[in-house]
Amino acid sequence: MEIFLKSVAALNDETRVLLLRFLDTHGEVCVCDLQNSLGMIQSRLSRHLKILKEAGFLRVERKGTWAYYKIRAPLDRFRQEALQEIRYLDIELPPLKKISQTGECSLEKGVC
Amino acid sequence: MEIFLKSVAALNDETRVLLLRFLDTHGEVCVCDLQNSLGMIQSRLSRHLKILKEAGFLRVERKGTWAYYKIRAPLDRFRQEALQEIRYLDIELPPLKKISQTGECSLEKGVC
DNA sequence: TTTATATATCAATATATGTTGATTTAATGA
DNA sequence: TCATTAAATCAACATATATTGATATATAAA
Repeated sequence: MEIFLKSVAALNDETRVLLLRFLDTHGEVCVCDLQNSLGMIQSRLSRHLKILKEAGFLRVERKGTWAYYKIRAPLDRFRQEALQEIRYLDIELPPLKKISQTGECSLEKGVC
Repeated sequence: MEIFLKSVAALNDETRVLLLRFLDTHGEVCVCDLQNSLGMIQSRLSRHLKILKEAGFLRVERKGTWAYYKIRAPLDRFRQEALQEIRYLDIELPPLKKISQTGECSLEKGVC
């Protein structure tokens, strides 16, 4: 019951559904790129990413100071079905704006 | 997004998961029998049954003063998968205590 | 070691949701 | 019509969850 409810609770938020869809579309993305692409503040993203990770939907890989999140593979049947459902949703998906690893701009400077 | 979140929100509660499992196991059950079987007060059941119904999981059929609830059929793919997941859960399921239609006892008298 | 940057966590607040008891609505039968 | 019973809804309260800004942690570079 606990694990099932944890998965369901993780899905029960518009922000997290958007995050799943975004990561499903763009693959591995770091938090700062999510900030830049989705226009959300860092603490908000960090919270939701943690919830999705602990519910078994996401994986993190650290590269230096960056934390790259992606959809966990393989997903179990129910989570896979949920993800499929999310693929069908009519969501206005913002484009990915990569600022990491380019060195051309930064969050601090606000340039990109 | 709205419809998906409504389904997910409906699943995001231990009481409602138990109700789905109970109705999946016992078929059509009226509110008073749910009260008696699950030891829940009527307003609580009514609230959760309404949420499950409006999320597309349940159907009601009225017979006189009784309201019989059952799992809606057919369910769409995602809801079907959710139900299947709920079937796997290790839940202590109380037995069905039918007081409706027998006339032998009533909620008021508290006998059964 | 100091500084800068990315991310995680915390504290305060606002909003949403669940529970309960009381009231209302609806159907049945005397 | 009046009384009875089942179910739905409402009001008050408690609990959970989301958002934000501030702070802490960690890595990398000067």
